[in-house]
Amino acid sequence: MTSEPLSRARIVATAIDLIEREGAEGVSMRRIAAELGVGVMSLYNHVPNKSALLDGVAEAVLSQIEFTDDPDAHWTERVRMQAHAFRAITHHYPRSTMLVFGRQLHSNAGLLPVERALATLRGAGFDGQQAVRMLRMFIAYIVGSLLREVGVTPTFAPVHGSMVKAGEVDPALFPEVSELAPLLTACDHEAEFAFGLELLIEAIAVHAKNGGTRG
Amino acid sequence: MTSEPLSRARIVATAIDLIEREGAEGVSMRRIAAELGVGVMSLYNHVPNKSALLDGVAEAVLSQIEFTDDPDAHWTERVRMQAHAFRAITHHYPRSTMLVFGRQLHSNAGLLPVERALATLRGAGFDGQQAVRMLRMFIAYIVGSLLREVGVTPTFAPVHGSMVKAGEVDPALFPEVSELAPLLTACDHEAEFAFGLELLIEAIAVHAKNGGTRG
DNA sequence: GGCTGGCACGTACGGCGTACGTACGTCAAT
DNA sequence: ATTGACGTACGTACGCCGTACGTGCCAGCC
Repeated sequence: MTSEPLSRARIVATAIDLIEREGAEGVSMRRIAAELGVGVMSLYNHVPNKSALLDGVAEAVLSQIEFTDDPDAHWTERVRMQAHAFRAITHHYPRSTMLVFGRQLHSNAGLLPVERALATLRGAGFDGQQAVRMLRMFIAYIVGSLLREVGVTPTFAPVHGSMVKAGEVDPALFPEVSELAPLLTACDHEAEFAFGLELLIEAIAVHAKNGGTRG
Repeated sequence: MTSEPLSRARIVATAIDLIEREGAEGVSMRRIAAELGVGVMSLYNHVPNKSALLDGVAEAVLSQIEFTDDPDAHWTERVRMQAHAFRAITHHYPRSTMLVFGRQLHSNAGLLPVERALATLRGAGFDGQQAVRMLRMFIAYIVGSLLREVGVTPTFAPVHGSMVKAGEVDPALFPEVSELAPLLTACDHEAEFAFGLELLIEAIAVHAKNGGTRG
């Protein structure tokens, strides 16, 4: 039946599929094996343990980021594109992404985005120290944003009411939250992401002019 | 022996203690019960299930943020202080914090920081929509930063080499990463956090002048 | 043909969350 | 004082989990 032979790649792919379909908590070696029509222990011929398998998931997700970098574009535009490319992959694999954020990488899979970003920033005139700082800041913002976007739907719950459900907050204790409840519950993720990104780019563009570039 | 009676608060406190000592993965109902010198099922008289217990942990951690707000200070200074207060708690409970970031709140425990921040921002002259956007951006940056800071030491490993261990990166494939490896591996978290925070504050201060405030 | 090495598989162990039944203390109504 | 209801602590048991270990099969090489 299962013509294709078992392999690490097939196992990882199945794991990703399972995670996206049923959530990170639902993934288990037994479930994956069943999905592949295979005995549980057969997996261990290709993967040392579950943790390594999840590392593989992270690696696979990260390596699928599609950069369409335009070397001729202004560096601000290139930063924008890289940020959105990163965001796109997390929307393609939302639940796997959460997993990626929760564990640190032990492979070089995450290095390509870093390389690209550093090259872009140094091309903008920042020195090494500055570029690294800027990169860290961008990553922090992007990861934080995506954590909110994706975390808001841990079970893909249609109602994302979170805690500030209308009328459930005491206006005496939390006047601002209470008043702004409609704005807090509604969120155009795309717009919010872009807003912060632009602010960040503006902010560092000032620094680029003030001494980052030398020409 | 255990004079004090079992209670939700005691269970949550023990869970936090356990998480900080042995990591989030090491926490289990059985371990908590053993820690308390109590049968496993006794816990269920005070907590409906493990997930709710972890919600309690998140709530407890969040509610321990110490705000020392100064109403007379400039709003930029107040934002700074709130951000650092948030950061402080995550350093006090690093492993529990990771847990907080990984699950969304179902209680009002996280509302006080939000209320404070919104009040500060609106005091700066931003309207509701703007304040909410700014807040979201700050939270994204702060959470992203702290995720990096804390995630770097999941086992409190003394070596935090991560992936860019010196000489382990191919300079031909990743020239920037390779060249900047020393800067990438070393990280003064405090300084990096402050750097990005200042940049963000500067950025929104410009917007405040441009139309946020009306006086 | 026989040997060797890799792969699929079954069994088994210890640990997990928790449903369920039980025993015991306290307190209210009788 | 007796009884009954109730809350709490506890033990047992079930169905999951990750995975150590041993067994059998089959391909490729001598």
